[in-house]
Amino acid sequence: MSIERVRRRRRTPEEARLEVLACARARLLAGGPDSVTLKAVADDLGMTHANLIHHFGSAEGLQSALMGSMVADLSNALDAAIARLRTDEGAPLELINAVFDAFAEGGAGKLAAWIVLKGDLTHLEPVRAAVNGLVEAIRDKLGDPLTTSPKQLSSAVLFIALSAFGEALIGPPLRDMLDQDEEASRQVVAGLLPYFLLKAERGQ
Amino acid sequence: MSIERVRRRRRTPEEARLEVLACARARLLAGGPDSVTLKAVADDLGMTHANLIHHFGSAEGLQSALMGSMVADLSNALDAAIARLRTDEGAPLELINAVFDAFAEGGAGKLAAWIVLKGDLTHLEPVRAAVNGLVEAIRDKLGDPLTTSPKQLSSAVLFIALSAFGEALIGPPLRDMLDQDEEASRQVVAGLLPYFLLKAERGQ
DNA sequence: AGTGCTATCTACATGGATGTAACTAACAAC
DNA sequence: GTTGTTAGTTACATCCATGTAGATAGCACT
Repeated sequence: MSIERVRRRRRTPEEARLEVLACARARLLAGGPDSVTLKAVADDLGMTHANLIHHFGSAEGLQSALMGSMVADLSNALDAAIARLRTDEGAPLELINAVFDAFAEGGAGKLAAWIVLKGDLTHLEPVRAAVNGLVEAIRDKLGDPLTTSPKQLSSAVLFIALSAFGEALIGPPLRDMLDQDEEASRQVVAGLLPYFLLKAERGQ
Repeated sequence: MSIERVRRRRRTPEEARLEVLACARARLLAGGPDSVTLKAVADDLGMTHANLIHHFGSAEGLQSALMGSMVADLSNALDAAIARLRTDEGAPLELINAVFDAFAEGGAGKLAAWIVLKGDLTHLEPVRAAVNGLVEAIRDKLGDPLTTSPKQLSSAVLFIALSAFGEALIGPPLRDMLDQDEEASRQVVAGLLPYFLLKAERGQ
């Protein structure tokens, strides 16, 4: 019998980056930042850690690329939610669901947790545009120009985003403590949104 | 000149644990989990890493003790906020401020981020009692038995806690994106709370 | 087939974090 | 003082993640 040497698989650089980032993301979400190691990711994909360094330059390069990729996905998801809101007949609950979904899908909670713990807030920068797009979309769709000020609109988005981040980060255990089901967070936020936009008090 | 050998400082085990945990917490908040290392903490305190192992058993033991300490501080702060609410004339804004302060003081945002990323959700267990105490306090102080159901009360606390966690985790950069000042988050929540408690819709 | 590029591998080097064993010295109790 | 306990030290061992250098092989193109 001949010595069956394992045949190498040669990917294009794009293929390699995509596979690696997908695997790294899965590891991050499942086991935290410490589990996304050059060796661990490489083993998952059947390659060597040296190859990851070849593609990403360094371990830090991989982490940075992963953050960038996940942040991009998050802001794309938010943009998609905004687009849906602009075209469809967007009831408030629709909007809230879209935003919460955007946060839940790509693991935005753990992503934000990771970024904050690392201290690299610059990686969040792409979210800024998406968040401000959300402000404008709500203004155009839901806001009554006579009763809602720009400041109110942006604080409404602040409120939605805080809740969505909170839910993505720690929603499950917190809802368990309070005996609330999986839909509770978004229902609460959706229920409060109209009250918020209608409220026209002293310009806080 | 005599060789001035550095005189050892001998602490009681309690003193040592307190000093070490304070230092470890500072490192966690400033530099993230990777910066709370046996050697780093020991160097900060002028001792050796072997001594930390003597007191905490292992690196993991130190981390676990740190989590426990921070979670205890958080639930104590929540308990204090509840006590204040029960005695004082607790306007909603007072309550919200107390809760947000409780989350802000001990670095609850980064604590939660760390716990979630590590996956050790059991460490959050002491928070359960504090959170449920908050539900009862709100019921006794603010809830109208005729219009607010128990489910509503606990979802109100869910809403407050989600926002407070969100603010503690990612409030500063998010408020910066939306051009909102430091008080915005708690003002939004405080402003919405009355609407929430008064609302008596189909039992969601 | 032959050739060039480079994705991928092998093998090794390095540093840092953790852990262990034995010793040293501060402090309390007698 | 003497002594016992143990906080604290020194010195070493080990493991693992990262990084480097050179060799190998898949694939596109001629």
